[in-house]
Amino acid sequence: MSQVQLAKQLRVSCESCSLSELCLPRGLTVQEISQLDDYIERPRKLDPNTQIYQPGDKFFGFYAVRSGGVKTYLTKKTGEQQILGFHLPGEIFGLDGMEHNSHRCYASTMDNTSYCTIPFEKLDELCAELPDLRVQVYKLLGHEINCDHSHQLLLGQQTAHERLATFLLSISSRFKHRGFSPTSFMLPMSRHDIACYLGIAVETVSRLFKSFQQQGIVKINRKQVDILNMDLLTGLVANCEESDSL
Amino acid sequence: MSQVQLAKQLRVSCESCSLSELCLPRGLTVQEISQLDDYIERPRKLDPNTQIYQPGDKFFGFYAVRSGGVKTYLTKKTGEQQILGFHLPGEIFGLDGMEHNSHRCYASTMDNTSYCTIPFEKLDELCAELPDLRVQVYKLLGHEINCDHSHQLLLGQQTAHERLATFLLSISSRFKHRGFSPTSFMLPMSRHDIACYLGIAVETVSRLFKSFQQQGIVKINRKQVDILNMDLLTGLVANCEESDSL
DNA sequence: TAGTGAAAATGACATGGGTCAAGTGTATAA
DNA sequence: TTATACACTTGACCCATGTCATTTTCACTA
Repeated sequence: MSQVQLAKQLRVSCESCSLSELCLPRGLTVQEISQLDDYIERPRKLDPNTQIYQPGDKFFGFYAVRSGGVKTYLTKKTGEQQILGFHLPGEIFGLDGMEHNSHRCYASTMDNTSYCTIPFEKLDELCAELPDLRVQVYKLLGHEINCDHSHQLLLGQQTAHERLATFLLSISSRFKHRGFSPTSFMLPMSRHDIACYLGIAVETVSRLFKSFQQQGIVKINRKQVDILNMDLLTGLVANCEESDSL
Repeated sequence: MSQVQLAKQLRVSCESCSLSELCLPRGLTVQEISQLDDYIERPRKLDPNTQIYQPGDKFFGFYAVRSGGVKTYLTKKTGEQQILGFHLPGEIFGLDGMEHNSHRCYASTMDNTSYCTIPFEKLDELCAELPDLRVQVYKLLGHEINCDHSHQLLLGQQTAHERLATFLLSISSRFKHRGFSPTSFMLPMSRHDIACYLGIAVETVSRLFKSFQQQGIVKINRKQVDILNMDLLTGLVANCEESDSL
C-alpha cells in the first residue's frame, strides 16, 4: 500500500469506517457515533508478531482491530501458552484489563495489523449520557463472556476432531459476518497458534487437517482453507449445544 | 432454621448484609448502597439441584449468592456438561444473559441455596447516575472475564494434577476472602461436579485426591477438606503464571 | 438398626493424542 | 539462482487419562 493510501486510511472516521457495523458504533445513531468518534484514536499499523500489551501493563482502553489479526493469550511459567481468543477485523479486545486497571494477559499481532484504541475513561463518561452506548458495551462484554464459555466447553469436553471442526466453523462464520466468503478464506494464524488455541499439539492439527482432507470435508493448502462440505463439517460438532453464535 | 429466623434473614438489606463487602455494593457509599438496595429483590430459598435458569430463558438481571452454592454450565447434545463456574456466597452469576437478553447456559443450585436478584434495567438506570456503581459493574464483568481466562488456561494447558491443585487453591482463597478458614472447609459440590469443572473423569478426581493424601498434602473425608501443606499444594501449580486472583 | 440408593473409590484395561525425531516444503535474502 | 531458516508434515512410540466393571461407604428412611 502506498503512503498516500495509508495516510488516507488512517484518517478514516468511525462514521465512514466499513467495519463500524461490526464494531462498537453498531446500533448507535449518527450523532452518537460522531460523539464516540471524537475520542477514538485512529489506526496504528503494526508488523506481525508484535506485542501490544502484556500482563501488568496499564489498562488504557479497548482496542478495535481494523485489519490483520490479534491473539490474546496467557502463559504457564514453563512457557506453554494458552491462546484465549483470536481477534479479526471489526472485533474488540483488551477487556482483560478492566478488573484491575491493568492487563492480565498478552496481546500480540499475528499479521500486519492496524487497530483503533478507545480510551476507557472517555468511553465511560460517554456511557453516562448515552443509554444506547451502554447497551453496546454490555453486549460487547456479554459477547466476550459467552465466547469464553464456548471455549471452555471446547477445551473441557470436545475431542481433538470436534475442536478443530468447531474452530473452522467459528472462523468461517466470522468471515461470513464480515461479508467475506464463508467457504474460502486465508487463516491469519499459524498451525502453532491454532494448536495453542485448541489445547492440542501442532502435530495433531496437521494430522487432523490431513484427515479432514481425505474425507473430502475441506481442501487445505498452507493457510488457504476451502470448505468443500459444510454439512459434514457441521456434523463433526453436531453434539455440541448452542453452536449458533461465536 | 426456624421460620422466624428465615423471615428475618429474608428481610436483611444490602446495608446490613454481611456479604456486601464481597458483593455488588462493595466500594459504594452508604447512600449509593441504599439506592441500589431499593431495587434488589430479597433472598429466595432453593433446594439442592434446583434449576435457576436454562438456555433461552429471558435475562432479568444478575444473581447474588447469599448462602449455599450455584454452578453454571453448558452441555453437549450427548449429555456431558462443562461446568463454567462455581458461585459461592457473595459471588454473582447470570452474566451470560447480557449479550442477547436471554441466557446461554444453565444455572442450578448445588446445595440449599439463597440468593438475591438485581434487575438489570434498574441497575443500568442507576449506572447512568452513579459513576462508582459503573466502576463496580465494570470490575464485576472484568472479573468474570479474567476467571474465564484462567479456566481456559487450566483446561487447555494443565495436567490433571495441576487442575485439581488449582481448584483446591481457588476454593481455599475464596473461603479465605469470605473470612473462613483457607485450610479447612467443606466443598459444596460433588466429585462429579469437580470433574465436570476440571474437564477430567470422576475416577481421576478420586485417584488424585488419594494421591494428594498419600503425599501428605491434604486430608480429605468426603466433602471435608483440610489442607495440610499449602506450600506443596502451591508447588503443584507453580508453573502457572498469575495465580494471584481468582 | 437394618435396608436402600446414590456417591465415591478402586481395579483392570484401552486409547487418544502427546512427545520425540526426522523429513519436506516454502518464503526471504544474498 | 542458491542458501538458510522456519513452518509444517509425517512416522514411531508411549503415557496420562479415559472407560468399564465392581466394590465400598455413607446418608437417609423406615
